[in-house]
Amino acid sequence: MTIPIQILTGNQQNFSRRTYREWLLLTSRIVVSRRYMFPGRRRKIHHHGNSRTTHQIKSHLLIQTHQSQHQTRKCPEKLTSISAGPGGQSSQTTRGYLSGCVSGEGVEVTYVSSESELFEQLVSVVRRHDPDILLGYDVTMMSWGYLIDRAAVLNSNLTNQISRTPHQPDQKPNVDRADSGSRTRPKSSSGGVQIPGRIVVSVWRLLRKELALTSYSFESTFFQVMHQRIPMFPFQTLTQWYENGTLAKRAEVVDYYMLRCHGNYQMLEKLNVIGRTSEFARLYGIEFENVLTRGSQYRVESMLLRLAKPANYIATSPSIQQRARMAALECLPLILEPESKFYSDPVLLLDFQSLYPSIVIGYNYCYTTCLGRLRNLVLHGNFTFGTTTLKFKAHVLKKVKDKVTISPNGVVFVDPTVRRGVMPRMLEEILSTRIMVKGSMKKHAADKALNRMLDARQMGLKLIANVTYGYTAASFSGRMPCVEVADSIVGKARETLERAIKLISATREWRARVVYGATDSVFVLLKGASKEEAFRIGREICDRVTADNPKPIKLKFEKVYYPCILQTKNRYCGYMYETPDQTEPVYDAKGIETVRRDTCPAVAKVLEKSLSLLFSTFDLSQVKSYVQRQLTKLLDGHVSLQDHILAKEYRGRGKYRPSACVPALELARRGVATDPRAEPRPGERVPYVVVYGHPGQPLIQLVRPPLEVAKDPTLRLNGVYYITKQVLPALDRALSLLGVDVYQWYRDLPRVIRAPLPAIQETGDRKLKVKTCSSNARLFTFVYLQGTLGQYFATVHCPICNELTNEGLCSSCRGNPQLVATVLSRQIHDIESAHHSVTMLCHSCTRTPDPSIPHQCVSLDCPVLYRRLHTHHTLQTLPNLTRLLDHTTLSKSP
DNA sequence: GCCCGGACCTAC
DNA sequence: TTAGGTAGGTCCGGGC
Repeated sequence: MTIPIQILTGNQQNFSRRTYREWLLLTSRIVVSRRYMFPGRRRKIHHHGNSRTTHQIKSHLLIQTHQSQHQTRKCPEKLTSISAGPGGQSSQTTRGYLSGCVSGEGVEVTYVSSESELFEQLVSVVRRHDPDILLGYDVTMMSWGYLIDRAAVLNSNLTNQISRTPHQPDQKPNVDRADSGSRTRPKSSSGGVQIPGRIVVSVWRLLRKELALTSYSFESTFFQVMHQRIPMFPFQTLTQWYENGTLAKRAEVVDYYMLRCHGNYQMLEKLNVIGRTSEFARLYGIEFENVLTRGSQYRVESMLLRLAKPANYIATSPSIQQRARMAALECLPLILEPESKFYSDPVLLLDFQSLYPSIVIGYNYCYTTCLGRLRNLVLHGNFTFGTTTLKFKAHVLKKVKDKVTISPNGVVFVDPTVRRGVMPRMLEEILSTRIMVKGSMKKHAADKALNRMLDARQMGLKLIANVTYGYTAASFSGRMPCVEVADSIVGKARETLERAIKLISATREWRARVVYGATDSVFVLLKGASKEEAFRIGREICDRVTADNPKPIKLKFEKVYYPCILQTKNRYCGYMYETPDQTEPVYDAKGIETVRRDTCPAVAKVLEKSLSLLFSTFDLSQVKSYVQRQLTKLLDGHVSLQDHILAKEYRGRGKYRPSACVPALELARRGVATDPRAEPRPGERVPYVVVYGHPGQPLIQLVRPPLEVAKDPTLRLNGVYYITKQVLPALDRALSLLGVDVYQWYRDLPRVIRAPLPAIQETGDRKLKVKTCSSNARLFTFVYLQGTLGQYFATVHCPICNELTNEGLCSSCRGNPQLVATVLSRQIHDIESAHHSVTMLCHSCTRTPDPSIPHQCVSLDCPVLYRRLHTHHTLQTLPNLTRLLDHTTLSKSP
C-alpha cells in the first residue's frame, strides 16, 4: 500500500553517480616515484617513455614543497635557485649531488641560472609526474601559495602551468592574487590555493581536524605523530647557511627541507589520511576532494538521496526564507544536575549505543513517514511541516490510524508495516554494515593493511550515523531541516533516558542510585558494592533496559569508576576499570583541565598527579605535600617554560570585536607590526606565557611569546599568576568537593619573598637592573648589566659560599684555598658536563656538532632549547671560574 | 561588588 | 559562495 504523502518536493543538487568512477579513474593513474619521496634510495629514473622505474603504490601523492622562503616573510622575495629532486633534461642546467644529506647518500640537485628558469624546472617536474595531490604544510602563506605569489611577481601564472587544464601559455597571469595577498583566500582544506585538476592539501589544516593539539607547528605535529624531534631554524639562519656556508652547510639546508617534504607525507601515511579519505569517498559516494572540503551535510545528502531516488522521492530544497520561518526546536536533551562530590564507591557508566540513529530505526522516524503534529491532523487543509506544508485526505488517515506511533512531543509517524522510512533504512544499513565490518576486523586481525582499511570504513559509518540527526536539526545552515523529525528524535531520546533512570531507581535489588546522566548516558552509584558486583549489576541493568526498548536501542556497559569525582555537568574524572579482571585502574577524565587545551601543561600535570595520588592512596596529606612542592618550584622559577605555555586559537583579525582583549589577537597585532606576513593563520594556535610586571598592570600586557622569554633573562614566568589563576582554581574545583581549601595550602607555604618585580635604575648610559629572587627560601640580590646574566656570578657572589662580595672570592673562602680549588673544579666540571650532555642531545636532533655556535633551533617543542640557552649563560661564567681557580692554585703553590 | 556578554573549549 | 546541533563551564573586562 502506498500513501500519497507528498513531502519531498522541489529540485535538489544533482549528485552524480559518475563521481565514484571518476574517483577510481583518478587514483588508478597515480604514480609515485620512490626516488623522489625517499631521497636516500638510489633508484635510477629514466625520464622518457615507459621505461621509467616507478612504483605504483597504494597511497598517492607526490610533489610537495614546504617553506620555500628563505629570506623573510614580508613579501615574496627572490628565490634562491635550488630545486631538490630529479632535475630536468634541459641542456642549460647542470646537475649534481649534494652529499651528506639525511640519507648520507645525497640528493640529486639541478642547478639553474635564473629564478624564472627555476620555475620552469618546477613546472616540468610537476608535469612529468602528473600528481593528483599536491601537498604542503602551510599551502597558503608558504609552499605552493608562496610559489604562486612569487611567480606572479615574475609575471608568470604558475597555477595555470601546473594545472591539468592549462589555458593558452601566453595568457596573462592573474596579477590580482599576488598583491591582494593570501589573506583574502578562503578558509578550506587547501588553504584557498586551487589548482585545476589537482587536489591541493594543506597538511596543517588537515591535521587540525585530525588531532587535538595545543600547537600545530610542523615540529610539534611531527613529534606528536612520528614521535621524533626535529629542529626548526629561522629563515635568516637558513639563508645564511645557504649563501655563505660551506657545501656541507648547503646540504644541511637541502636536508632541512627534504625532511619537511618527506615529513608531510610520513605523517599522512602514519595517520592513514589518504587511505581513510579514499574509504570515505567510496562509502559516501562522493569525490575524494569533497571528503576534505565539504561538510557533513553533503555526505548525509549523498547517501540519503541515493536511497530516496529509487523509491521515487525528491528532496525539498527550501529557500533561506523558508528555512528561517521554520518553527524553532522545542525538545532539549536531558542533562541531569550531577551530585557533585567525591565518590569512594563504584560508579557505573552506562550509555546507549548510537542512541539517535537507533531511535530513528526503532521508531521509524523519517521525513517520509511523518504525518506531522497530532493536533494538526484534525484540521483540514494545509498545515506547516518542516520548511514546507503538508496535507492529508481524511480517508488516508482513517486507513492508517491504528498503525502509527506518536512521539513524546506529539508528532505522528506511520509504522514500518505501512511504509519503511528512507532514513531508518539508511541508518539500519549503516549500523549493520558497521557491525559486519567490525566483525571482519576481528577475523583479519593479522592483516594490518586490511585492518586499517576496515577501521577507516567502520569509522566513516559511525560518523555518518551520528551526523544524520544533525542534518534534520540544522536549522541555521541546513539544506533540508525538519523540526518535527528532529524534535521527535530528541524527545524520544529524552524519554528513553528518563525511562531507563526510572527503571534503575525502581529496581530495589540493585540498590542503585543515578547520580548523573546526559543525553544518552547514566552514572549509577552502587553504594557498598565491590568492583566485581558492580560489573555484575551493570550488566544486569544493561540487559533489562535494552529489553525494555525496541530494537536496536541498546544500553551498553561502558566502564566502572572506582573512585571518582563528579564536578559539574560535562566534567568528571575517576579511576576507570573496563573489565572485571582488570587489576590496575586507568585515570580517566572528561571535560576537566587535564584534558582541556585552554590551560597549560603544568596545570594538567599537577592536577592529574594530585588526583591520581588521591584515588590511589585516599591520603590527602600526600596530595598536599605534592602540591606544595610544585607551588614552591613555581615560585622559585625552577620550572620548565614549556610547561607554562598557554595557547589559544587565533580567529583572524576581522573576527574579533574591536574592543576584544584576547592574548592571541594582541600577540598577532604585535607580530604584524614588525612583519606583515607574520600574522598567524586563522585557526592557528598562538602560544604565549605570562610574565611578571608592575602591580596593577593589566594581564594582557604581561603576555609574551615563549621565545622572547627564553631569550631575555630579565623576563620571568609569573609564578603568582600561574598559581593563583591557573593551578589553584583547577585544583580547587576538584578538591573543594572533599572539603579541602587548596588556597590555604598555598598560604601555608613557608614565607619567602614572592613575586619580585624587576626595578630598573638608570646608571649613566647603561641600564642596571636590580632583581631579587628567592632560592631555597634565601634571599639573594643580583645586580647585573642587562643581557649578561653570567657576570653577576663572578662579580657579586662568592662562587663558593654565595656570600655577597665584589672581589671574586669572599675573604673567608680565600683563606681556604683547598676548599676553593675543590669546589671550583667541581663546578667547572659540572658546567662542562651539563653543557656536553645538552650539546649531545642537540646534536642528535639538529646534527649541528659545533658547540661554539649558539643554539639555532627555535622549535617551541625543543627540549634542549631552554636548557641550552640556560647552559649557554652559565657557560659564560666558566672563564671567570677558571681564572679564579688558576689564581687560587698559583697563590697556593709557592 | 555584582552582573552580563564575549571568547574559548569541551561533552554529548 | 561556506556552514550538523545544543548545553555547559570558566575567565576576563566593562557597565552599573
